[in-house]
Amino acid sequence: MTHKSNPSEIKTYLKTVSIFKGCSDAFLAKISANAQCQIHKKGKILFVHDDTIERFYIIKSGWVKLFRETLDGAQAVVDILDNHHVLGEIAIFENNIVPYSAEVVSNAEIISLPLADLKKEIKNDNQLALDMLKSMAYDRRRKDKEIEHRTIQNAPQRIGCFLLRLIDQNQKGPVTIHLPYDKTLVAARLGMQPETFSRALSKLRDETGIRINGATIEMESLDQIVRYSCAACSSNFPCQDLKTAS
Amino acid sequence: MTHKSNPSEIKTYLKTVSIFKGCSDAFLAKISANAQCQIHKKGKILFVHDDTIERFYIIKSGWVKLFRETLDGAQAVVDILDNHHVLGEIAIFENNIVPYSAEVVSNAEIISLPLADLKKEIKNDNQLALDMLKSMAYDRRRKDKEIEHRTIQNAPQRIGCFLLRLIDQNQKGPVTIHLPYDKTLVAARLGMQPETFSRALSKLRDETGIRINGATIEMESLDQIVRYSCAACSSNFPCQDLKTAS
DNA sequence: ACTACACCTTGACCAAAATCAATTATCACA
DNA sequence: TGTGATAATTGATTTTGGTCAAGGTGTAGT
Repeated sequence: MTHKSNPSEIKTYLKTVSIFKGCSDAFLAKISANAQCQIHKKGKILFVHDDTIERFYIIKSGWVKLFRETLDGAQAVVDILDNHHVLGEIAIFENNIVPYSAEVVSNAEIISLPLADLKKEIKNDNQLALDMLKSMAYDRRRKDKEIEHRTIQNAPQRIGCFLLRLIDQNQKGPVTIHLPYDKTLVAARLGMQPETFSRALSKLRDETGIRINGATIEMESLDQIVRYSCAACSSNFPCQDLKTAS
Repeated sequence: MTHKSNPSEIKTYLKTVSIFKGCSDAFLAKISANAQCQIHKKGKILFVHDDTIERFYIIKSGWVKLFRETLDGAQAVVDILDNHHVLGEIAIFENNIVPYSAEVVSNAEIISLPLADLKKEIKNDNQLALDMLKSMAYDRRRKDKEIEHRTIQNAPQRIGCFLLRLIDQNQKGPVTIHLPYDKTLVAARLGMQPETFSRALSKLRDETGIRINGATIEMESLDQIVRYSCAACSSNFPCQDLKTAS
Protein backbone atom coordinates (compact mmCIF):
# COMPACT_ATOMS: atom_id res chain seq x y z
CA MET A 1 0.00 0.00 0.00
CA THR A 2 2.15 2.81 -1.27
CA HIS A 3 1.70 6.41 -0.36
CA LYS A 4 3.39 9.04 -2.48
CA SER A 5 5.78 10.77 -0.20
CA ASN A 6 7.69 13.97 -0.23
CA PRO A 7 11.49 13.55 0.03
CA SER A 8 12.00 16.77 1.93
CA GLU A 9 9.34 15.81 4.44
CA ILE A 10 11.08 12.47 4.90
CA LYS A 11 14.40 14.22 5.28
CA THR A 12 12.95 16.30 8.11
CA TYR A 13 11.67 13.19 9.79
CA LEU A 14 14.98 11.34 9.49
CA LYS A 15 16.64 14.06 11.55
CA THR A 16 14.54 12.90 14.50
CA VAL A 17 15.97 9.38 14.27
CA SER A 18 18.89 8.89 16.65
CA ILE A 19 21.31 7.32 14.21
CA PHE A 20 20.84 10.11 11.66
CA LYS A 21 21.03 13.09 13.94
CA GLY A 22 24.64 13.85 13.03
CA CYS A 23 24.37 13.19 9.30
CA SER A 24 25.14 15.71 6.60
CA ASP A 25 22.32 17.35 4.70
CA ALA A 26 23.75 15.94 1.50
CA PHE A 27 23.46 12.36 2.73
CA LEU A 28 20.00 12.87 4.15
CA ALA A 29 18.89 14.41 0.87
CA LYS A 30 20.31 11.51 -1.06
CA ILE A 31 18.81 8.77 1.09
CA SER A 32 15.47 10.57 1.25
CA ALA A 33 15.33 10.64 -2.52
CA ASN A 34 15.50 6.85 -2.44
CA ALA A 35 12.96 6.57 0.35
CA GLN A 36 9.48 5.19 0.23
CA CYS A 37 6.85 5.90 2.81
CA GLN A 38 4.11 3.32 3.02
CA ILE A 39 1.00 2.87 5.09
CA HIS A 40 0.60 -0.67 6.32
CA LYS A 41 -2.28 -2.36 8.02
CA LYS A 42 -2.12 -4.42 11.15
CA GLY A 43 -0.87 -7.89 10.33
CA LYS A 44 1.47 -6.90 7.48
CA ILE A 45 4.71 -8.87 7.55
CA LEU A 46 7.62 -6.65 6.53
CA PHE A 47 10.11 -9.51 6.37
CA VAL A 48 10.78 -12.93 7.82
CA HIS A 49 13.93 -14.03 9.63
CA ASP A 50 16.67 -15.24 7.30
CA ASP A 51 15.17 -13.28 4.39
CA THR A 52 17.56 -11.30 2.26
CA ILE A 53 16.42 -7.69 2.20
CA GLU A 54 17.45 -4.64 0.16
CA ARG A 55 15.84 -1.97 2.28
CA PHE A 56 15.65 -1.23 5.98
CA TYR A 57 12.82 0.50 7.79
CA ILE A 58 12.04 3.43 10.01
CA ILE A 59 8.77 3.68 11.86
CA LYS A 60 6.95 6.97 11.49
CA SER A 61 3.83 5.91 13.36
CA GLY A 62 2.35 2.72 14.75
CA TRP A 63 3.99 -0.35 16.25
CA VAL A 64 6.09 -3.15 14.83
CA LYS A 65 6.80 -6.49 16.47
CA LEU A 66 10.16 -8.19 15.99
CA PHE A 67 10.08 -11.93 16.60
CA ARG A 68 11.39 -15.36 15.68
CA GLU A 69 9.53 -18.62 15.56
CA THR A 70 10.27 -22.32 15.56
CA LEU A 71 9.00 -24.85 13.04
CA ASP A 72 6.21 -25.93 15.36
CA GLY A 73 4.97 -22.38 15.80
CA ALA A 74 6.39 -21.34 19.16
CA GLN A 75 7.13 -17.66 18.96
CA ALA A 76 9.51 -15.41 20.86
CA VAL A 77 9.02 -11.67 20.71
CA VAL A 78 12.40 -10.00 20.45
CA ASP A 79 11.18 -6.43 20.66
CA ILE A 80 8.26 -4.12 19.92
CA LEU A 81 9.14 -0.77 18.39
CA ASP A 82 7.36 2.51 17.75
CA ASN A 83 8.13 5.73 15.95
CA HIS A 84 11.68 6.99 15.50
CA HIS A 85 12.96 3.41 15.67
CA VAL A 86 14.94 1.64 12.98
CA LEU A 87 14.66 -2.01 12.01
CA GLY A 88 16.45 -4.32 9.63
CA GLU A 89 19.51 -2.05 9.45
CA ILE A 90 21.47 -4.79 11.16
CA ALA A 91 21.40 -6.72 7.88
CA ILE A 92 24.27 -4.59 6.60
CA PHE A 93 26.57 -6.79 8.68
CA GLU A 94 25.04 -10.09 7.61
CA ASN A 95 25.02 -10.05 3.83
CA ASN A 96 21.65 -8.37 3.88
CA ILE A 97 20.09 -11.21 5.86
CA VAL A 98 17.78 -10.21 8.70
CA PRO A 99 17.93 -12.11 11.97
CA TYR A 100 14.30 -11.58 12.99
CA SER A 101 10.84 -11.28 11.48
CA ALA A 102 8.93 -8.02 11.56
CA GLU A 103 5.16 -7.63 11.71
CA VAL A 104 3.11 -4.46 11.83
CA VAL A 105 0.86 -4.77 14.89
CA SER A 106 -1.14 -1.57 14.54
CA ASN A 107 -1.79 0.47 11.41
CA ALA A 108 1.51 2.16 10.72
CA GLU A 109 3.41 4.53 8.50
CA ILE A 110 6.77 3.13 7.64
CA ILE A 111 9.65 4.59 5.69
CA SER A 112 11.96 2.26 3.85
CA LEU A 113 15.47 3.13 2.71
CA PRO A 114 18.09 1.24 0.71
CA LEU A 115 20.51 -0.75 2.85
CA ALA A 116 23.21 -0.07 0.29
CA ASP A 117 23.13 3.67 0.99
CA LEU A 118 23.58 3.12 4.69
CA LYS A 119 26.27 0.51 4.21
CA LYS A 120 28.28 2.88 2.07
CA GLU A 121 27.78 5.93 4.25
CA ILE A 122 28.96 4.44 7.54
CA LYS A 123 32.36 4.07 5.91
CA ASN A 124 32.44 7.71 4.88
CA ASP A 125 30.80 9.32 7.84
CA ASN A 126 32.38 8.45 11.15
CA GLN A 127 29.75 10.39 13.07
CA LEU A 128 27.08 8.12 11.61
CA ALA A 129 29.07 5.06 12.64
CA LEU A 130 29.44 6.47 16.14
CA ASP A 131 25.76 7.29 16.44
CA MET A 132 24.87 3.78 15.30
CA LEU A 133 27.37 2.39 17.75
CA LYS A 134 25.87 4.40 20.56
CA SER A 135 22.39 3.33 19.64
CA MET A 136 23.47 -0.30 19.43
CA ALA A 137 25.18 -0.07 22.81
CA TYR A 138 22.03 1.36 24.32
CA ASP A 139 20.04 -1.44 22.79
CA ARG A 140 22.35 -4.13 24.07
CA ARG A 141 21.92 -2.68 27.51
CA ARG A 142 18.15 -2.86 27.15
CA LYS A 143 18.49 -6.55 26.28
CA ASP A 144 20.62 -7.11 29.36
CA LYS A 145 17.91 -5.51 31.39
CA GLU A 146 15.32 -7.71 29.78
CA ILE A 147 17.30 -10.82 30.62
CA GLU A 148 17.72 -9.59 34.17
CA HIS A 149 14.01 -8.95 34.56
CA ARG A 150 13.08 -12.34 33.22
CA THR A 151 15.50 -13.89 35.70
CA ILE A 152 14.59 -11.95 38.82
CA GLN A 153 11.07 -10.60 38.47
CA ASN A 154 7.90 -12.65 38.58
CA ALA A 155 4.98 -12.05 36.25
CA PRO A 156 3.12 -9.32 38.20
CA GLN A 157 6.37 -7.48 38.92
CA ARG A 158 7.33 -7.62 35.26
CA ILE A 159 4.02 -6.03 34.32
CA GLY A 160 4.50 -3.29 36.91
CA CYS A 161 7.97 -2.60 35.56
CA PHE A 162 6.64 -2.53 32.01
CA LEU A 163 4.01 0.05 33.00
CA LEU A 164 6.56 2.27 34.70
CA ARG A 165 8.66 2.29 31.56
CA LEU A 166 5.80 3.62 29.48
CA ILE A 167 5.63 6.98 31.19
CA ASP A 168 7.53 9.94 32.60
CA GLN A 169 8.83 8.53 35.85
CA ASN A 170 9.30 11.89 37.51
CA GLN A 171 5.66 12.84 37.67
CA LYS A 172 4.12 13.13 41.11
CA GLY A 173 0.55 12.48 42.12
CA PRO A 174 -2.17 10.58 40.24
CA VAL A 175 -1.19 8.87 37.00
CA THR A 176 -3.13 7.32 34.15
CA ILE A 177 -1.45 4.81 31.87
CA HIS A 178 -2.79 3.38 28.62
CA LEU A 179 -1.48 0.09 27.36
CA PRO A 180 0.13 0.82 24.01
CA TYR A 181 -1.13 -2.35 22.30
CA ASP A 182 -3.19 -5.49 22.87
CA LYS A 183 -2.87 -7.29 26.17
CA THR A 184 -2.08 -10.47 24.27
CA LEU A 185 0.88 -8.68 22.73
CA VAL A 186 2.02 -7.15 26.00
CA ALA A 187 1.97 -10.67 27.41
CA ALA A 188 4.15 -11.95 24.56
CA ARG A 189 6.46 -8.98 24.94
CA LEU A 190 6.93 -9.91 28.57
CA GLY A 191 7.41 -13.59 27.80
CA MET A 192 4.23 -14.92 29.34
CA GLN A 193 0.94 -16.45 28.21
CA PRO A 194 -2.19 -14.27 27.83
CA GLU A 195 -3.91 -16.14 30.65
CA THR A 196 -0.95 -15.58 32.91
CA PHE A 197 -0.91 -11.90 31.99
CA SER A 198 -4.55 -11.53 32.85
CA ARG A 199 -4.13 -13.17 36.24
CA ALA A 200 -0.85 -11.41 36.96
CA LEU A 201 -2.39 -8.02 36.23
CA SER A 202 -5.15 -8.78 38.74
CA LYS A 203 -2.52 -9.77 41.27
CA LEU A 204 -0.66 -6.51 40.62
CA ARG A 205 -3.92 -4.63 41.20
CA ASP A 206 -4.55 -6.45 44.48
CA GLU A 207 -1.00 -5.92 45.68
CA THR A 208 -0.69 -2.26 44.77
CA GLY A 209 -4.18 -0.81 44.75
CA ILE A 210 -4.05 0.42 41.14
CA ARG A 211 -7.33 0.62 39.21
CA ILE A 212 -7.75 -1.21 35.93
CA ASN A 213 -10.32 -0.49 33.29
CA GLY A 214 -9.68 -2.27 30.02
CA ALA A 215 -6.44 -0.87 28.67
CA THR A 216 -6.47 2.05 31.08
CA ILE A 217 -4.70 1.90 34.41
CA GLU A 218 -4.92 4.53 37.10
CA MET A 219 -3.21 5.07 40.42
CA GLU A 220 -2.75 7.74 43.06
CA SER A 221 0.99 7.58 42.78
CA LEU A 222 3.70 5.65 40.99
CA ASP A 223 5.06 4.62 44.37
CA GLN A 224 2.41 1.94 44.61
CA ILE A 225 3.97 0.09 41.71
CA VAL A 226 7.55 1.12 42.43
CA ARG A 227 7.52 -0.47 45.85
CA TYR A 228 6.19 -3.71 44.45
CA SER A 229 8.14 -4.08 41.19
CA CYS A 230 11.41 -2.24 41.65
CA ALA A 231 12.36 -4.32 44.68
CA ALA A 232 13.12 -7.11 42.22
CA CYS A 233 15.36 -4.98 40.00
CA SER A 234 19.01 -4.04 40.27
CA SER A 235 18.40 -0.42 39.24
CA ASN A 236 17.08 2.44 41.29
CA PHE A 237 13.88 4.19 40.40
CA PRO A 238 13.61 6.27 38.28
CA CYS A 239 15.29 3.99 35.76
CA GLN A 240 18.53 5.66 34.70
CA ASP A 241 18.83 3.68 31.50
CA LEU A 242 15.78 5.32 29.96
CA LYS A 243 17.56 8.62 29.72
CA THR A 244 20.33 7.85 27.23
CA ALA A 245 20.07 7.62 23.43
CA SER A 246 16.67 6.86 21.88
CA MET B 1 48.32 -8.54 41.80
CA THR B 2 50.41 -6.88 39.13
CA HIS B 3 52.56 -8.69 36.67
CA LYS B 4 55.18 -6.70 34.75
CA SER B 5 54.15 -6.94 31.17
CA ASN B 6 55.77 -6.38 27.87
CA PRO B 7 54.01 -3.77 25.67
CA SER B 8 54.96 -5.44 22.41
CA GLU B 9 53.61 -8.77 23.64
CA ILE B 10 50.37 -7.03 24.58
CA LYS B 11 50.26 -5.34 21.21
CA THR B 12 50.47 -8.74 19.53
CA TYR B 13 47.65 -10.02 21.68
CA LEU B 14 45.42 -7.03 20.99
CA LYS B 15 45.50 -7.87 17.30
CA THR B 16 43.57 -11.04 18.12
CA VAL B 17 40.73 -9.02 19.66
CA SER B 18 37.92 -8.42 17.18
CA ILE B 19 37.50 -4.72 17.76
CA PHE B 20 41.22 -4.02 17.26
CA LYS B 21 41.86 -6.11 14.21
CA GLY B 22 41.73 -3.16 11.85
CA CYS B 23 43.66 -0.72 14.03
CA SER B 24 46.84 1.03 13.01
CA ASP B 25 50.14 -0.08 14.47
CA ALA B 26 50.64 3.38 15.85
CA PHE B 27 47.44 3.23 17.88
CA LEU B 28 48.11 -0.30 19.10
CA ALA B 29 51.60 0.71 20.15
CA LYS B 30 50.26 3.72 22.01
CA ILE B 31 47.50 1.89 23.83
CA SER B 32 49.81 -1.02 24.64
CA ALA B 33 52.25 1.36 26.26
CA ASN B 34 49.45 2.36 28.65
CA ALA B 35 48.39 -1.24 29.23
CA GLN B 36 48.66 -3.29 32.37
CA CYS B 37 48.46 -7.03 32.46
CA GLN B 38 47.43 -8.49 35.78
CA ILE B 39 46.86 -11.95 37.14
CA HIS B 40 43.70 -12.20 39.20
CA LYS B 41 42.43 -14.95 41.40
CA LYS B 42 38.96 -16.43 41.36
CA GLY B 43 36.61 -14.15 43.23
CA LYS B 44 38.28 -10.86 42.30
CA ILE B 45 35.75 -8.13 41.57
CA LEU B 46 36.98 -5.92 38.72
CA PHE B 47 34.21 -3.37 39.13
CA VAL B 48 30.65 -3.03 40.37
CA HIS B 49 27.71 -1.74 38.40
CA ASP B 50 27.35 2.04 38.48
CA ASP B 51 31.06 2.43 39.33
CA THR B 52 32.98 5.05 37.44
CA ILE B 53 35.96 3.43 35.79
CA GLU B 54 39.02 4.78 33.99
CA ARG B 55 40.15 1.57 32.31
CA PHE B 56 38.44 -1.19 30.38
CA TYR B 57 39.52 -4.81 30.22
CA ILE B 58 40.49 -7.55 27.83
CA ILE B 59 40.63 -11.16 28.93
CA LYS B 60 43.81 -12.99 28.01
CA SER B 61 42.96 -16.19 29.88
CA GLY B 62 40.33 -17.37 32.33
CA TRP B 63 36.67 -16.46 32.71
CA VAL B 64 34.85 -13.36 33.86
CA LYS B 65 31.23 -13.15 34.94
CA LEU B 66 29.18 -10.04 34.19
CA PHE B 67 26.18 -9.59 36.45
CA ARG B 68 23.88 -7.25 38.29
CA GLU B 69 22.26 -7.71 41.66
CA THR B 70 19.40 -6.30 43.66
CA LEU B 71 19.57 -4.92 47.20
CA ASP B 72 18.32 -8.17 48.65
CA GLY B 73 20.98 -10.21 46.90
CA ALA B 74 19.17 -11.67 43.89
CA GLN B 75 21.67 -11.90 41.08
CA ALA B 76 21.27 -11.99 37.31
CA VAL B 77 24.18 -13.15 35.20
CA VAL B 78 24.38 -10.98 32.12
CA ASP B 79 27.21 -12.85 30.41
CA ILE B 80 30.28 -14.97 31.00
CA LEU B 81 33.31 -14.14 28.88
CA ASP B 82 36.65 -15.77 28.10
CA ASN B 83 39.79 -14.80 26.23
CA HIS B 84 39.75 -12.28 23.40
CA HIS B 85 36.67 -10.64 24.89
CA VAL B 86 36.39 -7.04 25.97
CA LEU B 87 34.50 -5.70 28.97
CA GLY B 88 33.74 -2.29 30.39
CA GLU B 89 34.42 -0.58 27.05
CA ILE B 90 30.76 0.36 26.96
CA ALA B 91 31.45 2.94 29.66
CA ILE B 92 32.79 5.32 27.01
CA PHE B 93 29.16 6.09 26.15
CA GLU B 94 28.01 6.52 29.72
CA ASN B 95 30.38 9.02 31.32
CA ASN B 96 32.67 6.17 32.30
CA ILE B 97 29.96 4.44 34.31
CA VAL B 98 29.69 0.67 33.87
CA PRO B 99 26.25 -0.90 33.65
CA TYR B 100 27.23 -4.28 35.14
CA SER B 101 29.55 -5.82 37.72
CA ALA B 102 32.46 -8.01 36.69
CA GLU B 103 33.91 -10.86 38.73
CA VAL B 104 36.78 -13.17 37.84
CA VAL B 105 35.43 -16.71 38.15
CA SER B 106 38.60 -18.66 37.42
CA ASN B 107 42.19 -17.54 37.79
CA ALA B 108 42.70 -15.17 34.92
CA GLU B 109 45.13 -12.92 33.08
CA ILE B 110 43.52 -9.63 32.29
CA ILE B 111 44.79 -6.65 30.36
CA SER B 112 43.49 -3.23 31.26
CA LEU B 113 43.63 -0.21 28.98
CA PRO B 114 42.63 3.43 29.45
CA LEU B 115 39.10 4.19 28.37
CA ALA B 116 40.25 7.65 27.32
CA ASP B 117 42.51 6.22 24.60
CA LEU B 118 39.65 4.23 23.13
CA LYS B 119 37.19 7.08 23.39
CA LYS B 120 39.52 9.34 21.49
CA GLU B 121 40.49 6.81 18.84
CA ILE B 122 36.98 5.84 17.73
CA LYS B 123 36.57 9.43 16.61
CA ASN B 124 39.72 9.26 14.51
CA ASP B 125 39.60 5.75 13.21
CA ASN B 126 36.48 4.85 11.32
CA GLN B 127 37.54 1.24 10.95
CA LEU B 128 37.72 0.89 14.73
CA ALA B 129 34.25 2.37 15.07
CA LEU B 130 32.94 -0.03 12.45
CA ASP B 131 34.58 -3.04 14.07
CA MET B 132 33.12 -2.06 17.42
CA LEU B 133 29.76 -1.57 15.77
CA LYS B 134 29.95 -4.99 14.19
CA SER B 135 30.95 -6.60 17.45
CA MET B 136 28.15 -4.80 19.27
CA ALA B 137 25.63 -5.89 16.63
CA TYR B 138 26.77 -9.48 16.99
CA ASP B 139 26.41 -9.20 20.72
CA ARG B 140 22.94 -7.76 20.54
CA ARG B 141 21.95 -10.69 18.40
CA ARG B 142 23.35 -13.08 21.01
CA LYS B 143 21.17 -11.38 23.61
CA ASP B 144 18.13 -11.76 21.37
CA LYS B 145 18.92 -15.44 21.12
CA GLU B 146 19.25 -15.67 24.87
CA ILE B 147 15.84 -14.08 25.36
CA GLU B 148 14.38 -16.43 22.78
CA HIS B 149 15.86 -19.46 24.48
CA ARG B 150 14.58 -18.44 27.88
CA THR B 151 11.13 -18.00 26.36
CA ILE B 152 10.89 -21.16 24.31
CA GLN B 153 13.28 -23.77 25.73
CA ASN B 154 12.83 -25.61 29.00
CA ALA B 155 15.69 -26.25 31.40
CA PRO B 156 17.05 -29.52 29.91
CA GLN B 157 16.82 -28.12 26.37
CA ARG B 158 18.65 -24.98 27.42
CA ILE B 159 21.47 -27.08 28.82
CA GLY B 160 21.68 -29.11 25.61
CA CYS B 161 21.82 -25.93 23.57
CA PHE B 162 24.52 -24.54 25.84
CA LEU B 163 26.63 -27.66 25.36
CA LEU B 164 26.28 -27.51 21.58
CA ARG B 165 27.52 -23.95 21.60
CA LEU B 166 30.73 -24.90 23.37
CA ILE B 167 32.12 -26.94 20.52
CA ASP B 168 32.72 -27.24 16.79
CA GLN B 169 29.27 -28.15 15.55
CA ASN B 170 30.46 -29.72 12.34
CA GLN B 171 32.27 -32.64 13.90
CA LYS B 172 30.86 -36.08 13.20
CA GLY B 173 30.99 -39.13 15.43
CA PRO B 174 31.76 -39.34 19.16
CA VAL B 175 32.19 -36.08 21.04
CA THR B 176 33.52 -35.19 24.47
CA ILE B 177 32.57 -31.89 26.05
CA HIS B 178 33.99 -30.35 29.21
CA LEU B 179 31.98 -27.80 31.10
CA PRO B 180 34.04 -24.61 31.06
CA TYR B 181 33.24 -23.63 34.66
CA ASP B 182 31.34 -24.71 37.77
CA LYS B 183 27.93 -26.23 37.38
CA THR B 184 26.57 -23.63 39.78
CA LEU B 185 27.80 -20.97 37.41
CA VAL B 186 26.48 -22.70 34.31
CA ALA B 187 23.13 -22.82 36.09
CA ALA B 188 23.26 -19.08 36.78
CA ARG B 189 24.36 -18.41 33.21
CA LEU B 190 21.27 -20.27 32.02
CA GLY B 191 18.98 -18.53 34.48
CA MET B 192 18.15 -21.50 36.67
CA GLN B 193 18.85 -22.72 40.20
CA PRO B 194 21.70 -25.18 40.85
CA GLU B 195 19.22 -27.86 41.94
CA THR B 196 17.22 -27.37 38.79
CA PHE B 197 20.39 -27.61 36.74
CA SER B 198 21.36 -30.87 38.38
CA ARG B 199 17.97 -32.43 37.77
CA ALA B 200 17.67 -31.01 34.27
CA LEU B 201 21.05 -32.42 33.30
CA SER B 202 19.90 -35.86 34.44
CA LYS B 203 16.75 -35.43 32.41
CA LEU B 204 18.84 -34.48 29.38
CA ARG B 205 20.93 -37.61 29.89
CA ASP B 206 17.82 -39.80 30.11
CA GLU B 207 16.27 -38.23 27.05
CA THR B 208 19.33 -38.25 24.81
CA GLY B 209 21.57 -41.06 26.03
CA ILE B 210 24.61 -38.85 26.67
CA ARG B 211 27.06 -39.94 29.38
CA ILE B 212 27.94 -37.63 32.24
CA ASN B 213 30.97 -37.86 34.48
CA GLY B 214 31.47 -34.79 36.63
CA ALA B 215 32.20 -31.95 34.26
CA THR B 216 32.80 -34.27 31.33
CA ILE B 217 30.04 -35.18 28.93
CA GLU B 218 30.32 -37.77 26.18
CA MET B 219 28.07 -38.88 23.36
CA GLU B 220 28.19 -40.95 20.20
CA SER B 221 26.99 -38.08 18.10
CA LEU B 222 25.79 -34.52 18.46
CA ASP B 223 22.51 -35.56 16.87
CA GLN B 224 21.37 -36.95 20.18
CA ILE B 225 21.29 -33.49 21.67
CA VAL B 226 20.37 -31.67 18.47
CA ARG B 227 17.14 -33.59 18.08
CA TYR B 228 16.16 -32.84 21.66
CA SER B 229 17.22 -29.20 22.06
CA CYS B 230 17.14 -27.62 18.63
CA ALA B 231 13.47 -28.46 18.15
CA ALA B 232 12.74 -25.64 20.57
CA CYS B 233 14.86 -23.09 18.71
CA SER B 234 14.12 -20.90 15.72
CA SER B 235 17.53 -21.51 14.13
CA ASN B 236 18.75 -24.47 12.17
CA PHE B 237 21.64 -26.56 13.38
CA PRO B 238 24.52 -25.85 13.04
CA CYS B 239 23.87 -22.45 14.60
CA GLN B 240 24.64 -19.84 11.95
CA ASP B 241 25.10 -17.05 14.41
CA LEU B 242 28.23 -18.57 15.88
CA LYS B 243 30.14 -17.94 12.68
CA THR B 244 30.16 -14.15 12.57
CA ALA B 245 32.42 -11.76 14.51
CA SER B 246 33.92 -12.86 17.82
C1' DA C 1 -28.80 -3.65 14.46
C1' DC C 2 -26.64 -8.05 13.69
C1' DT C 3 -23.10 -11.03 13.17
C1' DA C 4 -18.52 -12.81 13.10
C1' DC C 5 -14.38 -12.69 14.97
C1' DA C 6 -10.75 -11.50 17.88
C1' DC C 7 -9.69 -10.41 22.46
C1' DC C 8 -9.95 -11.14 27.19
C1' DT C 9 -11.12 -13.42 31.43
C1' DT C 10 -11.97 -17.21 34.50
C1' DG C 11 -11.88 -21.89 36.27
C1' DA C 12 -9.86 -26.39 36.81
C1' DC C 13 -5.98 -28.85 36.31
C1' DC C 14 -1.10 -29.89 35.26
C1' DA C 15 3.88 -29.32 34.69
C1' DA C 16 8.05 -26.97 35.56
C1' DA C 17 10.97 -24.89 38.39
C1' DA C 18 11.96 -22.85 43.02
C1' DT C 19 12.61 -23.58 47.72
C1' DC C 20 13.93 -25.90 51.88
C1' DA C 21 16.57 -29.40 53.92
C1' DA C 22 19.75 -32.99 54.28
C1' DT C 23 23.55 -35.58 52.62
C1' DT C 24 27.43 -36.71 49.88
C1' DA C 25 31.37 -35.53 46.84
C1' DT C 26 35.29 -32.84 45.64
C1' DC C 27 39.16 -30.10 46.18
C1' DA C 28 42.52 -26.69 48.00
C1' DC C 29 45.49 -26.45 51.48
C1' DA C 30 47.60 -26.97 55.99
C1' DT D 1 46.87 -37.26 54.50
C1' DG D 2 43.33 -35.29 56.95
C1' DT D 3 40.08 -31.36 57.16
C1' DG D 4 37.19 -27.54 56.20
C1' DA D 5 34.93 -25.23 52.77
C1' DT D 6 32.55 -25.29 48.67
C1' DA D 7 30.05 -27.72 45.11
C1' DA D 8 26.79 -31.11 43.78
C1' DT D 9 23.07 -34.24 44.32
C1' DT D 10 18.68 -35.90 46.02
C1' DG D 11 14.20 -35.82 48.31
C1' DA D 12 9.97 -33.49 49.78
C1' DT D 13 7.16 -29.74 49.15
C1' DT D 14 5.46 -25.29 47.47
C1' DT D 15 5.01 -21.85 44.14
C1' DT D 16 4.58 -20.22 39.72
C1' DG D 17 3.20 -20.29 35.38
C1' DG D 18 1.38 -23.13 31.46
C1' DT D 19 -2.44 -25.69 29.33
C1' DC D 20 -7.07 -26.77 28.19
C1' DA D 21 -11.73 -25.46 27.99
C1' DA D 22 -15.64 -22.49 28.37
C1' DG D 23 -17.84 -18.22 28.39
C1' DG D 24 -17.99 -13.18 28.14
C1' DT D 25 -16.97 -8.63 25.86
C1' DG D 26 -16.13 -5.49 22.42
C1' DT D 27 -15.97 -4.01 17.83
C1' DA D 28 -15.48 -3.75 12.66
C1' DG D 29 -18.07 -4.52 8.83
C1' DT D 30 -22.04 -5.65 6.55
